Amino acid sequence: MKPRVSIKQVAAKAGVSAATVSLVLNDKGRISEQTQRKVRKAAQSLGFILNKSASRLRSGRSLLIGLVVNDISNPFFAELSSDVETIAAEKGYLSVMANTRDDIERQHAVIETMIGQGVAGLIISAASGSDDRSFKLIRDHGIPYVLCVREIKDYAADFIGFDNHQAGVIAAEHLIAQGYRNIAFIGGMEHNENRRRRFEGVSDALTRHRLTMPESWALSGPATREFGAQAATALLSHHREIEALACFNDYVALGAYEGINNARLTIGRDIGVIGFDNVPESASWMPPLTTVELFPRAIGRRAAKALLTAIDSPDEAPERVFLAPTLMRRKSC
Amino acid sequence: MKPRVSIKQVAAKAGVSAATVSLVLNDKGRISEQTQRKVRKAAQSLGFILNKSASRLRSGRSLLIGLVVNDISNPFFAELSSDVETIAAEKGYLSVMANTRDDIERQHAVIETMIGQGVAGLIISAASGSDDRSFKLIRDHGIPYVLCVREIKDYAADFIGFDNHQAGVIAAEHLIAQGYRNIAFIGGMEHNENRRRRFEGVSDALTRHRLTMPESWALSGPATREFGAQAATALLSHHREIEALACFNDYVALGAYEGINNARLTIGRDIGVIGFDNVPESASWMPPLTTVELFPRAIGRRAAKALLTAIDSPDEAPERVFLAPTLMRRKSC
DNA sequence: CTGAAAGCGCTTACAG
DNA sequence: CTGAAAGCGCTTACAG
Repeated sequence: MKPRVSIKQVAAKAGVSAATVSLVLNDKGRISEQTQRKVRKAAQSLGFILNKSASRLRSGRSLLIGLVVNDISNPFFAELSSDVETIAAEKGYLSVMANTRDDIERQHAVIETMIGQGVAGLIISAASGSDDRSFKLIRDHGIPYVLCVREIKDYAADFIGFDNHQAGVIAAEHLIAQGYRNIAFIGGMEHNENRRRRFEGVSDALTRHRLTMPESWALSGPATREFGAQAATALLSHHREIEALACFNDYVALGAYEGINNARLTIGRDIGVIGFDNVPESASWMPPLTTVELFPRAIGRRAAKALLTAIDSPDEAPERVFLAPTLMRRKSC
Repeated sequence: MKPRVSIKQVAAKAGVSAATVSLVLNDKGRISEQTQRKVRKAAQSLGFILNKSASRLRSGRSLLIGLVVNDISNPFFAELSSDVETIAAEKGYLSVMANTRDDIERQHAVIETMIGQGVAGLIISAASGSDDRSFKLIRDHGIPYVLCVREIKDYAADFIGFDNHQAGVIAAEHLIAQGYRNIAFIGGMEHNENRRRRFEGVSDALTRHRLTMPESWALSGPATREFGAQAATALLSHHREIEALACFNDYVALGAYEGINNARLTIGRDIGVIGFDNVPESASWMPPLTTVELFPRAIGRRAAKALLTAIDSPDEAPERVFLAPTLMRRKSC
């Protein structure tokens, strides 16, 4: 194993002091062009990589940001994280990502680990049922954080999410405009704030048109394809009068497709389906899914920017940002 | 901002020395039960979190592992990373993930950053066209790494991937057994090793059955839905005799569905389609896709274990592991 | 079983 | 424009 190369060997090779090397590498102080060249050349030729642990320890500054999500294997978060990463990288930050699997204990552990690793800030899509414990921990360590996607009662941090109520209204208004009257809602856990808002949006639009949805037509459950299939099947076998299914997200809608096909009904003709998210594949399903588009990349971008701002100016008042959803008209209703 | 709490305040509060606190927190040395309790209580009550930068700097050991992937927004890698993360977490490691977007320069930068952050090891799905430069950098720093998914000529590291040749054989044998004779292959970049192997597997199976595929029936291109649609359309308009499409992955197959539908042919009856991967949604497409299942989670798990082993025993000979693919029979052929 | 002391690789006032 | 020196928060051999 070769000896680690530190700032000292670079200094020796360049014939300057360690302090000068540090100054050059951080573009600080006024170092002459000539010395800079010598130092950079020496660093290059030795394959020197700055030890960030030492740098962080000494300066108290860090170029690490943590992204904590509740489901890393959901493409929605994959897209979101991809944009966080891009924005962060532009400013020289490395983003580290961890998955809580929607488990509060794991979330707490993950946050603690990240603080220990010295993150400069955190972006968090909170696990369901998060209380203030983890966030207090972050605040106590003086670390800025921004919440995203899942709104929780925390007015100390920025929040970047969607206008879910508006999304619900858009979905319902579209179904109503297409002539559907008997509309059901499936998917999403009952205590999920996003589900609650979407559902309320749908209800409000219905009310505005003097329509109602019987309670038994709203089936809450996991936001999965499996649940969508199951819920659609159950609903269609008991309530033949249902004309359209508003589904908590596109995967639930895809499951609903299965249930509808099994009931030998034709999607878009016998029964309408609408989703939320607009995952890329939904354009290729048969029939292509009409859905309310949400923008994970935009969330990722806004959240990253908000965090970088919070890191640079810790005293700005937190803001709550709700991105507008958009209707993506296709063939399922 | 509250004063940072360090091992010293914990020591003061517990009435012991900093050394003792360190020993307790790391479960080292023989510290009396009583002292341990005092220390832990003090740490707890002060909300102490060990500064990993300092610990890493001093001990040279780190509990960080880096995962470098070429496309973070591909669900395949989302699943893979999810399992890496789980295995790593079991041993107390935090995994950090970064995306190279299949760009060698970015890959180099990302690896350099990760080394600077002090990772204990790296898991890498290499960007296309990777040369040895980045890997040499890793080796020079004495850091263990394992390669996955994309095989490259590097015999210094473990490799965990799929048996792509076998996957190709399975796909072709299935198509042939179903009575298809005129088989085309679409998708995947020409220089992509996985594509080359899958294609060879298909060719070999064909040859074994005294069949051939004209060169013009093999269309290489991005592994995307868009390309799949485009390739299927092109192929079907020029070569009506084609009976089945072997697609580089499920997304390409989904695109092929579109092309086939546009050509007013019926998938599974007029023309067969087979994919690779078995992404979760492919079961719900119309018709459900027959595909060769690969196992990203298994790759993630094996790679993480291999890396942890390499970290603990740096001198073991590297191994190359090829996981077996499996046929998932559905309705598309 | 526990403490005093050295040192990991940086950064940063300070002096010149 | 550059260097000498202190110190960030830990860990660890050594002594007792």
